Amino acid sequence: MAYQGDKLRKGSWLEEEDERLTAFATLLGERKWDSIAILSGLMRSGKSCRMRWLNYLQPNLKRGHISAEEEQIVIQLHGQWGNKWARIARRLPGRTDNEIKNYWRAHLRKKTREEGNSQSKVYSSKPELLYQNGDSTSAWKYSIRDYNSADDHNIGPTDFSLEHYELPSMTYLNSSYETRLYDWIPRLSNDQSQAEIHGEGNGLDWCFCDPAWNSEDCDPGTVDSLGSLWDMN
DNA sequence: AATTACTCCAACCGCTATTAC
DNA sequence: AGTAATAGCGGTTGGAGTAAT
Repeated sequence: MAYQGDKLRKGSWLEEEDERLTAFATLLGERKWDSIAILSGLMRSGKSCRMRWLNYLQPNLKRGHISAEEEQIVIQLHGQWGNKWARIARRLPGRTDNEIKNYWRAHLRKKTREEGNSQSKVYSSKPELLYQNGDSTSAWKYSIRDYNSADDHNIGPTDFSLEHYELPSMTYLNSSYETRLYDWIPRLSNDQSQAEIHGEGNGLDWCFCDPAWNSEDCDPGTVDSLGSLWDMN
């Protein structure tokens, strides 16, 4: 392995190291981190380089505080999936799994415990999900009551209410949201047709998905109307 | 002003999954 | 098919900064 006999650096990264890693990652691509570590001359492990890039250096990362909207999403998805930080992070553009994990430990775990000392209490905050209609001009607000099951599909007909809403500015596929999404997923910028609208049944359920996502990541219920989530500023 | 307690977050570690050969 | 290398994930730790005493 690399650096036989040499000592690998650990701990905080210096600005110069960041610059060098950025240059090499940009040049060589975000793969083969051991090679990047060697070629860059950084006395770091490939793993350390990858971690630094993913959590701090890569473009399109949001910096700054988690917004209230993002917090709600984290609470909702954590209740649904548990400590699946990477999976949750995929629903929060610009946020890393590490960031969400830290935020949960620092803020939300305590908060949710205080609120009821159980996950069901989190669910009982009655999450409201928005489902866009087929005509893109309206949606159904899906308010869940007694949401104790981790499985959406177990919610019976009497467990939720549907309210119809007009959507003056919620047309995802023709809005600034689209611009932000394409910023975030460069691949989609090149070929928008690759983006998939996953619909089912009566057309109320939909999901704007990256084709690279697997089926479990495509969950119509967790795409909501919170446009500010896509605000990278 | 000094010390202690606490919070937050970057970074590391160990393990598993995936990919390449 | 088997093995090694690499990538990904989640848990944990250490240290810097801040608040409380």
